[in-house]
Amino acid sequence: MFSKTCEYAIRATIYIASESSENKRCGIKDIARKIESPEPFTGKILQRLVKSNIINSIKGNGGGFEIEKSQFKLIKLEQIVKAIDGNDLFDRCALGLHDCSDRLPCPFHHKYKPVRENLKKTLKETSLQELIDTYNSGGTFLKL
Amino acid sequence: MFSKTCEYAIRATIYIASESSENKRCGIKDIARKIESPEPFTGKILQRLVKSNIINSIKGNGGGFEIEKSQFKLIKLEQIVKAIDGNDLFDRCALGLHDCSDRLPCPFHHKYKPVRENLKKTLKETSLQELIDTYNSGGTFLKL
DNA sequence: TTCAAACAAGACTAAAAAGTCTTTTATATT
DNA sequence: AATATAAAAGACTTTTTAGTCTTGTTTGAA
Repeated sequence: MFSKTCEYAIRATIYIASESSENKRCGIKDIARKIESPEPFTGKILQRLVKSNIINSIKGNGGGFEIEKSQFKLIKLEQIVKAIDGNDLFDRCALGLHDCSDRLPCPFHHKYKPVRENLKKTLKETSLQELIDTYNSGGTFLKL
Repeated sequence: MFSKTCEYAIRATIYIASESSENKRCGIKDIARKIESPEPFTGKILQRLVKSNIINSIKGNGGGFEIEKSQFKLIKLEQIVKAIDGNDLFDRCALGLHDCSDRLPCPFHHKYKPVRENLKKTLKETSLQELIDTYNSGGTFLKL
């Protein structure tokens, strides 16, 4: 479904938001440990999230990553997935045809479309706030 | 969603079934041309479909690939996807956690589950027969 | 102002997926 | 039996994704 890079990105974003909800910044080392991801690779992914304006980074002593609390409800899973994996999941034909559409459909198109719409809707409607709520209350987890 | 290998596999299976519905066998060259896939790679994929008992192969002069018409309704998209891509799409956690479950869920679990169930249901219920029906009648296409 | 903490950037390496090539095996036809 | 046709098998190459390493830049605090 998502690439591994995207999986790490989502887990990292949730952890950063969870820390930010307590007004704490977190560093790469801390994040990598908490979400059990390879540290240098996690750094790379965080850079991309910063460039996509999903998280903020503060350099230097006392720095780290954070997300403004006011953004929690506005940031949707959709944004993270698009920032890391691009639009393939949202618009690629299930059978790989370039011009598959309602007008010129592949044999699976009509059956696949509602599934994809369902997925898109879910990604569009799921906010970072919802994700951290269950995490902060200890009902969900981020470790392997 | 599916790997490119799996996309080719599904397209190839549909084409073979479509030919078989007219009692015609088809060879690798023919298949690769009709579904616009790389010929040697297509050969590899067909081998895997044969081993998974989804298609039959007949070696030698006059040989090729075919599917018994009686199988069209019994072969489901699910089988092809599992044969080529394995079970990841069916049971992997969206965030990559190993032990994600209803009891020990990741933060996205409860929202993702219905999406995945919807996908699984669709793959389980879509038969090769349905796929070739629209293709044979010219309403759907297999080319890029 | 120097030092250490922390992220940024880019080159590099490893592993997996995608794709190719060559040789072998099977079989129908002549 | 010889030949041509067609798939099987396995080694090989290329591309993409995943992951590492080194060097540079920023910044707060002693």
